[in-house]
Amino acid sequence: MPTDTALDTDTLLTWFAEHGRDLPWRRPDCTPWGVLVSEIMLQQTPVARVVPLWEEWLDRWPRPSALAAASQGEVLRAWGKLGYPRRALRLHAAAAAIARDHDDVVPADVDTLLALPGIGAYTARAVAAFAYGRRAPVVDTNVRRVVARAVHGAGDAGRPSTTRDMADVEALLPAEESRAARLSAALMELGALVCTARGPRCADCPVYDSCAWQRAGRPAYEGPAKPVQRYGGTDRHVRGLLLDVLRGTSDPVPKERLDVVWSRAGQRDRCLDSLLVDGLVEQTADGRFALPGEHR
DNA sequence: TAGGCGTGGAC
DNA sequence: TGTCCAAGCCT
Repeated sequence: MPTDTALDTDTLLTWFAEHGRDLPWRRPDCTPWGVLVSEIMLQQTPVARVVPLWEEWLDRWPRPSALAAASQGEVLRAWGKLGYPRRALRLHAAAAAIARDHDDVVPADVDTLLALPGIGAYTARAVAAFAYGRRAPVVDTNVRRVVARAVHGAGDAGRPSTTRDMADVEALLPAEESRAARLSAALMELGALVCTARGPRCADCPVYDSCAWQRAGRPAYEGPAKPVQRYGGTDRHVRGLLLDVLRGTSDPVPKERLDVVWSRAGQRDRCLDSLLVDGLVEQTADGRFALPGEHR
């Protein structure tokens, strides 16, 4: 007789059909392009902050070629304070590649998606699954946590290993394509709504009865401590302050306008240099600074 | 592969 | 307040 119970994926699918959120990029009329934009925006960013910006972007740039026709500066300004603005530049570049090389149609093939800028192991499979109904292991932080608990009986996921993590999820996926795609969404949704990092709501969990973490008595996480991400006073902080100045003006600004945002000159200059290197800022012929692509 | 890369809300 | 966290990617 079996010593453990396989995760009840049928029940999870039923729960998702009833309790999954009605997010705009999940609606039947959403295009693959809409799904791709949502996935990039959602990287390390909460759903609530993405929704309004996603609506704005899809209205303004309904196809990859439309975004590709915009300047980098326009795109960065439209990205606003969503965070990690290099994502906007990479999405812009991906849109140009899709328009040029793929007839303005977002690819459905994982390897083709992986070749595009800003699209990694997670996003490529998320687009294949959610935009095209493909069977692909979609592994994000939610899924890693759900698998760690419900399958392995651990308190949380350890350090990521793309190969091992995808194999874990692959083993859970049903054979049928669209069903597998829905299970991937359901695993993520369970992690986002129920099997959360802090304060998991096990009493509301659809797979409580087949959860290995429950059977193990809900042991605490025992792996290596996760590194703390500081922000205040870091280069990321200063880069954010510098970019905020440039987003707020239509004309190039002299360096003095940037110098006032941070008192430590060495760090300030290093950050401005790194923004230039990253292509997030450009210098005009007369030495002023601006978002890229608008003042050549 | 470990660390850099924005931002703001929740507790 | 400070800490943790949020659908990762790139080097």
